[in-house]
Amino acid sequence: MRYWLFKSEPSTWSWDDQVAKGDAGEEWDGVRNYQARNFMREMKIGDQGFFYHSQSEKAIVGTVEVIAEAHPDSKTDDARWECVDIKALNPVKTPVTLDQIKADERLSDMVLVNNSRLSVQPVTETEWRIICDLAGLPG
DNA sequence: GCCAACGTTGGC
DNA sequence: GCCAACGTTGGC
Repeated sequence: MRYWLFKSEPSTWSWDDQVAKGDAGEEWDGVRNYQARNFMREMKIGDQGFFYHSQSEKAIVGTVEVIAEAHPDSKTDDARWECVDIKALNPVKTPVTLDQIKADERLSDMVLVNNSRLSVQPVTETEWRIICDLAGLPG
């Protein structure tokens, strides 16, 4: 199993929106970037990810699980763009902020730190465990 | 609200 | 196939 990070502007699609979809989950649509799309193509059902709020909040606020592998993005006719479906798994006890992540040298190689614009990113197992710990999650 | 960074587009 | 122009993202 692999780990990922999904970034969203809370004003567009927030953690609460994701939670409201329950176990049915929702397409992670709207990705128009090849790198991000390619990562989604690598995802398998059961992979887990962090849900990150960009913009005003800049913090990891929950975890999600991949429930459908890459398929065409229903929001566009452009066959290039695909997406996976994800469902909310656990809310964090404590949001893990970008500042915290930047301040932790164990996390200095995270894509979030080094390529902040990439909206879908891989997370290593080590990073996953560290952040789960910071977030108060069993991980 | 600004601006830097970056990715995509389109003209050549 | 290159590269300038442009648009978007996201941190500050």
